[in-house]
Amino acid sequence: MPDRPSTPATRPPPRRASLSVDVVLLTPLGRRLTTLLVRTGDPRAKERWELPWDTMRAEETLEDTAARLARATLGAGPALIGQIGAFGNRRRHPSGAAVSVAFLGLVPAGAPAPVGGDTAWFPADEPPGLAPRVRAMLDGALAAVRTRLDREPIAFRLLPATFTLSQLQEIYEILLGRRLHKASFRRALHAAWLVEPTDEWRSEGRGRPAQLFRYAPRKRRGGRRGVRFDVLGG
Amino acid sequence: MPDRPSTPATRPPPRRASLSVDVVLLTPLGRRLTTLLVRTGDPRAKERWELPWDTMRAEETLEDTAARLARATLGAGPALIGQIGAFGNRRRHPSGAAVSVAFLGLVPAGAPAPVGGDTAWFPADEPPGLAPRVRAMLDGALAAVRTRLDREPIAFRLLPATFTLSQLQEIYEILLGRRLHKASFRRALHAAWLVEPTDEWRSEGRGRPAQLFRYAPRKRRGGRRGVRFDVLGG
DNA sequence: TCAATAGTGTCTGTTAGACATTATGGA
DNA sequence: TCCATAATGTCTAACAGACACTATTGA
Repeated sequence: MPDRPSTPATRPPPRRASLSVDVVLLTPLGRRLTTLLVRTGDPRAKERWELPWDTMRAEETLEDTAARLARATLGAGPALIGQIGAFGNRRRHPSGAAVSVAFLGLVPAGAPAPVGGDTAWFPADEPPGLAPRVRAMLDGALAAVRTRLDREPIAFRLLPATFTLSQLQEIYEILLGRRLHKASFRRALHAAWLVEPTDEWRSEGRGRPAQLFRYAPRKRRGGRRGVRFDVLGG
Repeated sequence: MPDRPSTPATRPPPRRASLSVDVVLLTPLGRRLTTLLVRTGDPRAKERWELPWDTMRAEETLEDTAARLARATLGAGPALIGQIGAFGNRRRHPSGAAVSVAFLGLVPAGAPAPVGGDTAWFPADEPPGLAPRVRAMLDGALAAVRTRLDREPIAFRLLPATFTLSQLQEIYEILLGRRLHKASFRRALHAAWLVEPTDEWRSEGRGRPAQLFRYAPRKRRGGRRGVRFDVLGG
């Protein structure tokens, strides 16, 4: 599928725009979440990075623009999870846009690294120099991932098609930022009918090989329980 | 504080704009959530309604614009809860804007009704004729309220400063769309240390008078429990 | 007095968290 | 063999949901 000649990685110096669309692409690497950043085209700023962004084209929706951006950046389109929000504070954006709309995309671990000279994955919680609004969009994406984690099956979008339960638990631990109890994790997973075992096993290093599972949601769990005033005091 | 002469209720016919800011104001009325709508200025459309909206002014942030809109619409500023998101699909908006950013504001029950001839509260789940994008923003606001209900103390923003526990439970039931168990609700509320009793009592109709409480969060609940894969299969 | 609503005590099934144990491979 | 990891069984404290009961007012 032919795309425009100028990819985000080699975009020309900043132009004026009233509204930009930015995508935050996340993938796990080791025990960290990493995000894809592009070196700023502006030669005046040294070692300045930004999110892949573009402006809307005629007849395009916001989602169209974000999907096109993700495709142009990573080749095959990653799973676009949704919109983070609009960022229109006084913090600057490389495009000069008054307002930027950020989207979140999740890339499975082990996907082909698209790293050219101007594109690289950085730890999402310790990004390099970013314009203030870009930093706000990245932080918003991380918050959105954690918020939606217990409501949508987004952890599975960060894993390959088959995975071990330890891998799945590690993803949850990365996203939640805390360790989970193995037995409880597997018990809750079993009760939710979200995965099914394959007949493959994988041996990594020393210990006993782990069975591979695939994401296969069967049904939603029975009745809701009552109101939990969990973090409500925040 | 002087405001612009043309309030949203009497705004001139639609002008072209590239980006609009809309506010969804919600308040409980009876056992329903209601939203504030403004009659469309466009004389061609008969009985067409829209959300209060405006465009950003120079040096204004998105939040500034939303707060100004809420103030101009309701007098004293209601509690603006946050942004719903950007809506830039092909669905039309009264402003003709390519993209609209929606904000959510919660108005305590019993607040002065600002109803002029061109402004009225409508049941949020059965609005009158709305442009498609406006309908999408309203639906997004309702979804956001339910999503954030167990994470943020938004139920209290729909109540006056003092309230009975039955009122509070009714708000939760309206927002969740289901009935709650009285004893469990109060037990969870007590454990969360979110309200404190006043020494006032209120008698409404027949039964025993109810004690009035006020919102007074003390601390957050102790340890989190593990992962709950609640609605995760969705 | 009855009806209606507020508020509380207690029982039970479920579950999160902890601990222990077995299983299975590599060094 | 020892060690590391996978996977599972069991116990306990906490909690949601249900029921029953008392308390207090107006009709």
